[in-house]
Amino acid sequence: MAKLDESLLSGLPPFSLLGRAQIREILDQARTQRFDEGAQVFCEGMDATHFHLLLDGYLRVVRTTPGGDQIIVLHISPGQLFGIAAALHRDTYPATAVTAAESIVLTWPSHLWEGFTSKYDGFATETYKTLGRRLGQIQDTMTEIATQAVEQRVAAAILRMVNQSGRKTDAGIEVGFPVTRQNISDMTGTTLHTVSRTLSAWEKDGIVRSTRKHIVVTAPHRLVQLCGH
DNA sequence: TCATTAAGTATGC
DNA sequence: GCATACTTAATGA
Repeated sequence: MAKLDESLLSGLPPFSLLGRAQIREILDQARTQRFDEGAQVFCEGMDATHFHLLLDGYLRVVRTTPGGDQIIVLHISPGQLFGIAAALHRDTYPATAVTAAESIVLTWPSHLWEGFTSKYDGFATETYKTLGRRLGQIQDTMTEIATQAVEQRVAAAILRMVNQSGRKTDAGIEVGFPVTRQNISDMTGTTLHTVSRTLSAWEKDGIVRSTRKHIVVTAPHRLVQLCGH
């Protein structure tokens, strides 16, 4: 594989304070991997041998309940570190990471983590910020599931995806990776049938337009109204 | 209000 | 043409 350019990392928060030489150093210790849509980068319970950064694509972080159904905990966007709770404390991964779209991932052995946090300025603090944001987001979702009606939860989930990955189209703003009704039900604690009915109703109301695995939000303000924030 | 069952259509490799 | 994605109606907790 060809050498990666320093510019790939230079803009990203964990590395923003670093010079070219340091970024070169970090890149030279990384392995690059491409994953097809739907592939697992690591699996819940596996030995946490590596930590990762998503260069391109999108990931779902998934936990499987004892009952066997899966819930989508959060999504990872390009430029974000993941599989890092492992590098901090745990010896196994607490969740499974599945690619939502074809993805490029940088990977480092976990034993480098200590050195990264002590050696590279800003790396540790930015990582804590990321973890804090994710924890906050998970808590928001938990609160929604406990207190909000299904329609509001689905609205919030779609808004979250759009905020994280939205791309403009002529019709509106589109979720930047493939999503199924089933995926949305796994984020909101409902069934794919209810999600399907909800989206159909919104489509009639002109709030969204959707085709298989693609959702375009045509009236974002109305979705915001629906979830009541 | 929503899950479940069931029975269908649409879509894309 | 088959698996997967999606839709809709009916029923009942």
